[in-house]
Amino acid sequence: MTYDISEYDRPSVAADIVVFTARKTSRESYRHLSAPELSVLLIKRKEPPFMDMISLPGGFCCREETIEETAERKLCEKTGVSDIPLSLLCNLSKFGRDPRGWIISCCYWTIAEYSDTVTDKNAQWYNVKFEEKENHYSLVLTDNDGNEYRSEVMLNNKNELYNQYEKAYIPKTSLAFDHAEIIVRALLRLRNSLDKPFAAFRFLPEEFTLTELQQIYEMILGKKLLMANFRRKILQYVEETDEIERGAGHRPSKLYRKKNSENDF
Amino acid sequence: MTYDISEYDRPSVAADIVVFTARKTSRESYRHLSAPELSVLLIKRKEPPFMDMISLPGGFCCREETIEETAERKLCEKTGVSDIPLSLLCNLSKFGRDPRGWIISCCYWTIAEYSDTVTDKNAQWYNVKFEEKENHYSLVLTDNDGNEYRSEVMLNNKNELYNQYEKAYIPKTSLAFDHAEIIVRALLRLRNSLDKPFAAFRFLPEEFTLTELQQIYEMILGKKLLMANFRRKILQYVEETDEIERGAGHRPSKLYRKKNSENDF
DNA sequence: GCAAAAGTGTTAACAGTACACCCATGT
DNA sequence: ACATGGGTGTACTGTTAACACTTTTGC
Repeated sequence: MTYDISEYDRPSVAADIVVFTARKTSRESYRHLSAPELSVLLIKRKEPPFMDMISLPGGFCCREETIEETAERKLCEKTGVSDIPLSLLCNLSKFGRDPRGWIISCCYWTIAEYSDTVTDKNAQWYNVKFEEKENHYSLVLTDNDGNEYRSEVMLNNKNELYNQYEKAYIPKTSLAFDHAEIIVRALLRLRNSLDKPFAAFRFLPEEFTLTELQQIYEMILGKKLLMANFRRKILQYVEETDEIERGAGHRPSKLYRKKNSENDF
Repeated sequence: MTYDISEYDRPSVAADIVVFTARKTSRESYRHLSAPELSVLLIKRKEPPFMDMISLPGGFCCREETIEETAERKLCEKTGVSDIPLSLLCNLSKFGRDPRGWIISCCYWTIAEYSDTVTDKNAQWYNVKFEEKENHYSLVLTDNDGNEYRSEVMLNNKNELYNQYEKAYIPKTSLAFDHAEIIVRALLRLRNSLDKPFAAFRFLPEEFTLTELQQIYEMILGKKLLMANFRRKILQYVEETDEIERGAGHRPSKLYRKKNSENDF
């Protein structure tokens, strides 16, 4: 009964990464604040399968690296971003999910502070609109030219996510493979991570105003929060700096930084 | 740049499963309740590598199944237990973790109601003693004959778990491969899952007393809870039945069942 | 001055903690 | 009767939610 690894068929193993960031919209006037918009990093595919469709960044694993290291390296190649912690999201392994053959995807998610330094010319940040409908999730991605990519992802009776059109090699979503499903899973995970503010911090620079932090929460939860209550709740996790943010047509605000704690993420 | 899956080296992919259960200890007297003990399902290996050591149940993936299906099937083969939801725990993929070659492990964890029907003669429930020390975790497993298997698992500075002896093919823990590390990760996950009682329910039959449920909490958290407070907190998740449990030398207790809710796990 | 956002204070409802007390049972 | 666990009440404390109010700025 000894397992001889050469005897059996083996899958290719890929790592796919969902990277979120927050991009500021332009200000309405000198008075108004700009709201951040949730964005996700996607690649326009330039090779088959799913040529010219958008997909998550990722790549195939090799024995010199762990899966996480492959994911980190691929992410760095596309965006120049490194040294950010990845969290495991799910493994997708249904045969047929990739027309090239038996390919398992290990999916990770993370948050990066926004910067324009996307180093791959086919990579780009897409704005995310996400809504929970009666019996499915609706996902709308918008590129920098305003093109919209819509996907619907449904829940089955086991409360697992599946792609409505999973039997087809070419999905009716606007994303390659089962990547719409992966993004929806990541969005749900992101929402659930907000009971502690450690994920929210990662959208922002070292120093930030409490309003900026609150806007991150509002962006992810899709609803307004009351300032007074938000401040009280969050104060235990942050500390004041000596800095002040000026320049808007209203009272300037103190800058805060996250308090050191043993267990950030 | 098209990926030809035959061109690259591919790993073997295995699924390993951490199954927890609660076994009742014998009663001290007719008056006393019996406390449950946390146990985990392990297999005595009868083939190399790590012959005669204990290891998690698991098996290799094939293209006819998803990884989760492989895990469910293997679990059913060893224990007869089926239809229990598995949760993804981690992927371990460091080259060298398995002396047979490049083998990735996708690790899942779950909870089963206790029964003696372990169908594989080398499979057995092991009692778990788990302690957080200064800079590592200490794990002691005890088999039905009272033999103890001790392992120490450490934390590195990135707050990830790693095996103290990871460079050696034959670990100095009493478990095969990196399975001590996997069990520790599952124990931590189990502890963190208790803010809602859905995991705790799965240790118990359909109908249970609130004291039994509280004992599950105490078993996992490793500390006593106050009955009055526990009852108040848990009441929102359970409903009374008409049944009563009798037979002990004290006031009989009502049986409860979990309340139906949309999102159990 | 004014609009916008920064920031504080107050209240009531609610949840969590600790502890005291009574109830029902098998031997 | 009595030890043991089942079960309730209560007083205290901390957290959350809603809303009213004051402060500070750029134009």
